Amino acid sequence: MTKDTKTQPSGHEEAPLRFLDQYLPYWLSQASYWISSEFHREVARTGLTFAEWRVLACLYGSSGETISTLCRLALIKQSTLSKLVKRLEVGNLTLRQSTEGDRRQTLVSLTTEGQVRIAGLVSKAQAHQREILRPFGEENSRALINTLQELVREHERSGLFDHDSVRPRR
Amino acid sequence: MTKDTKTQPSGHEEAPLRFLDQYLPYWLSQASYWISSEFHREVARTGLTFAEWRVLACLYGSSGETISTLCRLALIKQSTLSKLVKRLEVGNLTLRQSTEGDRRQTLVSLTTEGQVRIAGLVSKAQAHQREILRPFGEENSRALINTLQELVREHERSGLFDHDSVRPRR
DNA sequence: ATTTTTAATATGAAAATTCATATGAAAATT
DNA sequence: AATTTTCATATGAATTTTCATATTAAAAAT
Repeated sequence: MTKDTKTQPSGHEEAPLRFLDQYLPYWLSQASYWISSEFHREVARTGLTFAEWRVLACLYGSSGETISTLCRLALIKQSTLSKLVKRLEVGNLTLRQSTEGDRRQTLVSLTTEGQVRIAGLVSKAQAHQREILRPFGEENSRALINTLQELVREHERSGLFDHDSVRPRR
Repeated sequence: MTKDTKTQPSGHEEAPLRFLDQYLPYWLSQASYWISSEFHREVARTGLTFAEWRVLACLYGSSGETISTLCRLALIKQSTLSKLVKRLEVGNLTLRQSTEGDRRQTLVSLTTEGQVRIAGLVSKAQAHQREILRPFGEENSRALINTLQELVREHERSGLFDHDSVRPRR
């Protein structure tokens, strides 16, 4: 933060070059955070929380998703999501049905009101993305998204979703 | 424009190309999430939470950071961070002093125990990153990090940190 | 066909986060 | 030099998230 725009360790400078400055996960979360933050304001204007927006966005254009699929898409833990969906349902934005095939599953989908409510935001989200990517040009933008997709494909599998196997402290 | 790289459909056929599939913030959060998830397990093994790891990593190699700087670095809200730091302090991992210059500020730094505790994880984090980036090669890896840094530089400013100006619902 | 194991979701109690605001200190204004 | 405004951090109450586990159903094993 204190140093100029240089990114290359270029040799033996004085600049302490923190561990973080070259740490990919750090920059991924920073980029993710700041980009989302901007849109966060747009979302808040509609009276939705950001997590709610995410879930609704995942349902947009879908005829219904199970709770566990939504967990992966929206990166929300199952127990959290169950409660969030309940709130959405109370607000009449989503609908809950069980599937025919597997009656353990819950299929969540948008109500008409939910669709209306979210459609405008989706357009704004797309416009926002065009705005963000404009300085990078078509080519680089595609490259960025592709790289991210590759990263995810590579690692999605290895990281089991809920960190259930991980023992927390105490 | 060939999309041989097309992503996993969520379960349905005819791949209707969901909004999400081309949405940069979605892929940023997915990439950030899965990459971090892997390391999450490593962190949990040491008895630290992920947020604690982040804060400690930010302090690593630093002689002390203010609460508000840590907020930006670790992407944690101020009130949350104040409490988290208190917990770290109780666990004797960090130290709290006030600065000479500005007595409003709190300078947080690692205790010796904290340094020891975090040093191993930092090495592992770096190894993990090399692992992640290996398939992409030097060139692409640098490009990715550079792009992310540019994104952040571009947007960090516009998104005020705490979403204080944003009115939540109800 | 039972029994056992695994899977999907829900839920209560505990923990962490968030909002709103308080406190104390520096900066700016008068 | 008071006074007002802004800034950095802390904190209580309310909300949300998490962990642990319950519940119900499918799948696998016996």
